[in-house]
Amino acid sequence: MRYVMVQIPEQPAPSLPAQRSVPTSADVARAAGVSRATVSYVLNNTSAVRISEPTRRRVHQAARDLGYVPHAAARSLRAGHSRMVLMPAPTVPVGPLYSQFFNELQWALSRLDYTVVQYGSVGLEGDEAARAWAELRPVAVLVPGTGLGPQGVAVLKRSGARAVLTLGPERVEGAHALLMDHSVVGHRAGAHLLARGRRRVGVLMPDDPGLELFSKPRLEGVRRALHGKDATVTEVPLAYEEEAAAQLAKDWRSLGLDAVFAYNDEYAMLLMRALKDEGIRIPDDTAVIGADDLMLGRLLRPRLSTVHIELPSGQELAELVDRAVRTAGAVPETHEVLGATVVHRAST
Amino acid sequence: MRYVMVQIPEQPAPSLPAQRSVPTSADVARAAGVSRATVSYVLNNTSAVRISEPTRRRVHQAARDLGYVPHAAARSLRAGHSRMVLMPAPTVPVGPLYSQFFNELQWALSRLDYTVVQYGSVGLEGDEAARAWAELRPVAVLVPGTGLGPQGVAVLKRSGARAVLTLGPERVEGAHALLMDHSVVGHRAGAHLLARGRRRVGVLMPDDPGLELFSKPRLEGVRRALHGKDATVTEVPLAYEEEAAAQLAKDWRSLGLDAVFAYNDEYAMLLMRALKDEGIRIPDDTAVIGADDLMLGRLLRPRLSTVHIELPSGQELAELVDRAVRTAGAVPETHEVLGATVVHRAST
DNA sequence: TTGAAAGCGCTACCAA
DNA sequence: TTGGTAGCGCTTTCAA
Repeated sequence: MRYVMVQIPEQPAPSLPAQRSVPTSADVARAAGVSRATVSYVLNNTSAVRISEPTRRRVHQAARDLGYVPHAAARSLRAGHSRMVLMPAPTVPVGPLYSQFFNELQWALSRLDYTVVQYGSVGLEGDEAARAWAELRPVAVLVPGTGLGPQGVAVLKRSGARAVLTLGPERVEGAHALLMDHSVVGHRAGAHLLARGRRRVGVLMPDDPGLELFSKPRLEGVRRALHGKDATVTEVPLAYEEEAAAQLAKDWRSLGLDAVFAYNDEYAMLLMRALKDEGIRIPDDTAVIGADDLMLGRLLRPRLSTVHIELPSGQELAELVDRAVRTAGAVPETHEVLGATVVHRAST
Repeated sequence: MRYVMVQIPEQPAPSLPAQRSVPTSADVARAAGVSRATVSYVLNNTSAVRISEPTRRRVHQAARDLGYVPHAAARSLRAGHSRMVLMPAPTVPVGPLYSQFFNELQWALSRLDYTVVQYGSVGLEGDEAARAWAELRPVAVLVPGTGLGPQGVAVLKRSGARAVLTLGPERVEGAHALLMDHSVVGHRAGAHLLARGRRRVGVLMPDDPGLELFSKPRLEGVRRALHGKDATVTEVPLAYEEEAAAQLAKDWRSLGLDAVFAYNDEYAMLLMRALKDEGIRIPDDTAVIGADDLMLGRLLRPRLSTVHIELPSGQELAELVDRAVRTAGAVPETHEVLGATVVHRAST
């Protein structure tokens, strides 16, 4: 209870022409001396109707004078549909790779005449969130991560969404799936370490619970790569802090590892620094491989081997969304959209 | 003219219970055997009206059975206002600091019962963009960066936005300003280098034109700090690439600099690596200071001095937005929201 | 070439 | 306690 609600009487701005209320198409019609229908025809360039040039001019002039801006909600209410693609904001901290990908996607979708809206649904759980999204009546919903179940998909579809796509680790009944199987990242790393002759492999597990979405599958991938190969996989938890890394490095030799997959390049850097300070040689004593192929990996010494991750281009994804919208009702497709390749440098 | 619009006949999904069309409150009313008004009362818990418990139950049951989700656009059309806070997506690549800040803000605003929508307005210019935002009739608009002019502010206000806030380097007429003056970052860095006895200061200027928004003010801040101090400031352009840095390092001695403000920690890392490879000692030959206070700065050797940047908490900012909304019409406020302090480590 | 009017889904006023 | 209904701003027949 921090504020008291006070009704402020509308001050007519002395400089602006009396902005009593928001101008509507009716106001424009009145000002131009025509009907609302005509206003609509003119402003939307309706090709089915021919409006005389003088009238057009009067309407445009009036609209400009009044500062008229159409009301999107009213329009789509009337139309019965919108061109909004809703994308719930991811709840996990997300790196530069994803940000760039998202930006690209936005570009590509607006080129296809969609409006991209990122909706902050923090604090909503599962189907609750789906309901909130459905209230906006988007034509398509693109959901990153987990958190949308079959129920949620059904809610969205029943509320008119023509396409629901998930961007995550697994398929969801009824939705198109852009499968991002992070286990392949771990698998590539594991296979690489194996090929380099390593047998006792550690896997760094970030403490941040939000990252489990990625770290667990990556771990699983490493396990899969080493399964039946006379090699061991050891989970090594690590918080993203200097002291935690230093402590880990102190205990490092006792772990008896000859290689480590460091979750990503940033964790790799953290670990490498700590290991070096402890006098552990890389890659002789312990090989280190990261993931994400960030610039910083090239700047480390030894240069960091890493797993390069390839996401789909925004362009491709936008086309996929568009196709899904236009063929609504078709059987949901599944696409494997995460590519991973090892970039071998000096640390392994 | 890329696609032909084709009307796809609605395929009745064989598995789902005949989802002919999206259920409305009228459908719920019919199913429950009550009026639309009653449905509205029940589902909104309208306190001014008392509805009998059996009726409530019937309405809720019907709503659930039909999978009814209210139509946000219709609701706010009727209400004459929304609780949407619109935030255009920043067009420049943005670091982890900002992402976290944005997330926090989202949280805080939804706690105040606002709906935060990030709108991808890529490809729209100035007032054009403002018009697009205005179509959504947000109650508040929070615009990062430049790109909104007084005209745009006027458009937004005239279309009903009760608060327009900018988050950038300068005030805009009519809008509340959350001033992020990046020149203080440069100023702190410059003053620090000066205090450490450096006089020939280079300033790294990223090649990315999207970053000019930050790099120019930072440069200007350094200049201001060194003005009249018998010191020189040299602009040093650098692309974020290894080879560019290597080339720069080769020419480094000829620049005759004894210190450099590296724009941010990442550029600092890039440069430090190149300088070290060239045998230039840090800080003896050249002192290096970054900005952003990222973890990686602590991991470099020598540890990187940096300018820690303090952004307002999402909580504070959310309260500011809320206050602005509720006192719409009041004279716009200006807040200086960017704090900067030097973190002195070993590289200077 | 233009206008009148219906109606998209919803809520709130006024009656019953 | 419940229902009828007007009307938010817009587009789109159908008439004139």
